[in-house]
Amino acid sequence: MTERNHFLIFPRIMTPDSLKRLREWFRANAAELPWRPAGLDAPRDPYAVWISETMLQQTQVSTVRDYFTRWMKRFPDVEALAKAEEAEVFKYWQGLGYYSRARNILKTAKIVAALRQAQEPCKMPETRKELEALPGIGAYTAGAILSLAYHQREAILDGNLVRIFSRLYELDFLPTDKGSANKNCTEIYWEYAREVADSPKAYMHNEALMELGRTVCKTKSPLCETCPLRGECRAFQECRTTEFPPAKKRTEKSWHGTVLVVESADEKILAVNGGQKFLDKQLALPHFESARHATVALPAKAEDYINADEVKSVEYCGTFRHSITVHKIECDVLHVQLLTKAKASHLPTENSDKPTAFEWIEKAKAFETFANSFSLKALKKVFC
DNA sequence: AAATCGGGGTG
DNA sequence: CACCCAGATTT
Repeated sequence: MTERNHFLIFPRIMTPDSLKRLREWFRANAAELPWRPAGLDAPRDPYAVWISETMLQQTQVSTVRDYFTRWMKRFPDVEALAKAEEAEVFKYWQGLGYYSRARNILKTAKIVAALRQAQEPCKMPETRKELEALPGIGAYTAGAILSLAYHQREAILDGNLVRIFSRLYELDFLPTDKGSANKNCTEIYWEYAREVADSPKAYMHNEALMELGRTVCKTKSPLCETCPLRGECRAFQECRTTEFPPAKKRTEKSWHGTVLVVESADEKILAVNGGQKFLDKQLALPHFESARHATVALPAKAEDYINADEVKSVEYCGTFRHSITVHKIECDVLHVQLLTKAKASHLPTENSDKPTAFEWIEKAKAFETFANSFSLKALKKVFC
């Protein structure tokens, strides 16, 4: 048995013929999207490709649409973005989630801007190696920039292509599964992706497959009767589309905690950046794990954030639910009012094992300062 | 290889 | 409420 046997058993499906039908389907059905303004054959702006593809990670097209348009208006190119403050970048990202993506985008913009030659505009790198070395750019995004913007014969592999390949070839495993025989599961999928990209029309094949996966080869109730590839799709022919790709198992975790809305005598709110269970590395309200219904007294853990002898009052303001990936969070909200004005002495000294920054925010500006809905929900419990 | 990271939309 | 969605990074 060789590592090639997979391809010997399964004959080639993405033939020049089927790829041609894919392209014709795409020309006839391509949606109008803000990141494909100049026709399907025009090379894209690499910066726009980078931003849109990053926004589209784990976020649906319909949601990204408006975010992308707003973003490009404020940060039209790498240079404009590189000069921005992280807080403002977060505001333009607010609601998309996965804030590390926004942080990495800014990091990469600064790196690319620093590479700029004198008098020349900033330009995204043009090789896979250079792109993948940048923060937030992995194999998928690098392939998207290289093919869609530079029209190189580079492959991409995202959830849409995985679903299509799994059904076309009845692949009963996911790229993330453990390797079998001599072949890594990821590599099998990438080989199919490279086959499709081995063409001067790679840019269109890649985008057409993503569009096909989004609008036709959907996870639930795929529209096989309109699919240009139904003639060679094994899962369709055997009426087994619902079996592919195999479902991935995920473990859910429930977590109960307390979030503090600490208000100083001069009406400022304590915010923390770093060292927390959730929303690490971004400005959020202080929170910690606690038992249910344990909010009658101020938990000892809260002394990490405030000095107990400066507390004027502690009020329980309710409980809210919030989901962060697999975590189902239930969080009690405490409104802690202090006798003293905001000052550095309120900050902890020896409790933090991770780098932690603290900030006092004007109460009136609190709602526009936090970029995550976890903190916003807690504020709402107290002030709304 | 597995865990982690958010929020909005949909049925 | 459960599930889905154009992945990357860390452990």
